[in-house]
Amino acid sequence: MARPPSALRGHILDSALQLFATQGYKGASLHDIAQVAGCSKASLLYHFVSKEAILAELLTPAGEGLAALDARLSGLEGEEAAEAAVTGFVDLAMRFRREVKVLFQDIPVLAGHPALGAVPAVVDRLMAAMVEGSTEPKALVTAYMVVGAVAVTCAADVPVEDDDLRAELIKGALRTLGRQSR
Amino acid sequence: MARPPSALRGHILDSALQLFATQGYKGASLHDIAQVAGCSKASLLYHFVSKEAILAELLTPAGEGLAALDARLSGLEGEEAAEAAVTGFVDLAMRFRREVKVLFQDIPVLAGHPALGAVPAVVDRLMAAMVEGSTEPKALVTAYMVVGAVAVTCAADVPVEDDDLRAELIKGALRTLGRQSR
DNA sequence: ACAATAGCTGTCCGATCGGTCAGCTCTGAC
DNA sequence: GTCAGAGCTGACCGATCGGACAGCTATTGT
Repeated sequence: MARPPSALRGHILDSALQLFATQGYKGASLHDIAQVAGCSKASLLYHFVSKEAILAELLTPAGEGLAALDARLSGLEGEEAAEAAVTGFVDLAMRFRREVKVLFQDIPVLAGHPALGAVPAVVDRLMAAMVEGSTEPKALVTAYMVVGAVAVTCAADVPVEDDDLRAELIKGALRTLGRQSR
Repeated sequence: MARPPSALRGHILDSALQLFATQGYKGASLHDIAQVAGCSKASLLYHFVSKEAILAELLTPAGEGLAALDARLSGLEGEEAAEAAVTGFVDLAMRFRREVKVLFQDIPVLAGHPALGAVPAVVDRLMAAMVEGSTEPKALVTAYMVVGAVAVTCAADVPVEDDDLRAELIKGALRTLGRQSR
């Protein structure tokens, strides 16, 4: 039969993401991943140098998306920055729902990854953009709330259509920040 | 020297909670816990029948607190129920911040526990109380947001005094739900 | 003085973990 | 036809996991 460059590699990533999201990084063994992917454990380590490498490659797109959002925000100020931060973060979390689920499950494992090392700083700047305008120090709490609300709701299996979920998240987030949505 | 009924047992629980919150349940080995507690691994299994038993005992108070909140809410309706749900949940999350952190790290491990089996149903009723009054189906999303916002913010290390954090959480949560705090 | 017992530990165990390696199979180039 | 190499695997490895168990120590009741 024909031999494509390797369809298995993609299946491995899919299987790993699914298992990491449901069982956590430590909870999903290479054996489990191989079983779901329909190949041998040794095959995983042929395509990836280690288990951590699978995780890193899995989370890289989300990390890049976050970095891109950060860059996009750097040119904005005030009301405009806050709104862009909210909508941008909601869109990002919607796009990477399963990745967000993984992030929650094994935070310490992810802290040291080169692909994700910048995440905390970027999230800090995201929150700063959200509270842009309000000078009171306690506004930081509402920014935490928005990040948590969006992340958890996206990671959860809310019985709502994606478009409705997105709209509701943005509306709710802006309301949390004390801003009325346009 | 004097022999109190067992001060070590408490130290073990403290150490385990600390490690579970930072490393996750699977990430914290019995060896690690024993090291932090300053005793042998075998000693852990003298005081507790298994590693899972430590986790169960650790999370039981939080589970009971949630059940108590559920009972307290059952007699309320409308605006009163919504406000009580928000303040009650915020207080609960503030009281059990480290436990919430653990919850996020290894959700699948906790799902089957007898001490916590009722948690999903209780949280569902909590969210129902929060959206009490608003009939639109999408209000469920905002309830998810509030739960996520409060949980994540409590679990995080926000540089804000506890009293201020509590007040800000309640205010933000009510604003998220579209209600103005009194 | 002497059992009895609670508290605690060193040591061992089978299972499972992530990872290595020699080698098999099949394809495409020549 | 044959050779090189990509894709994949079974078998194996040391480390570590949660847990079992016999036994040590020191207090307590009598």
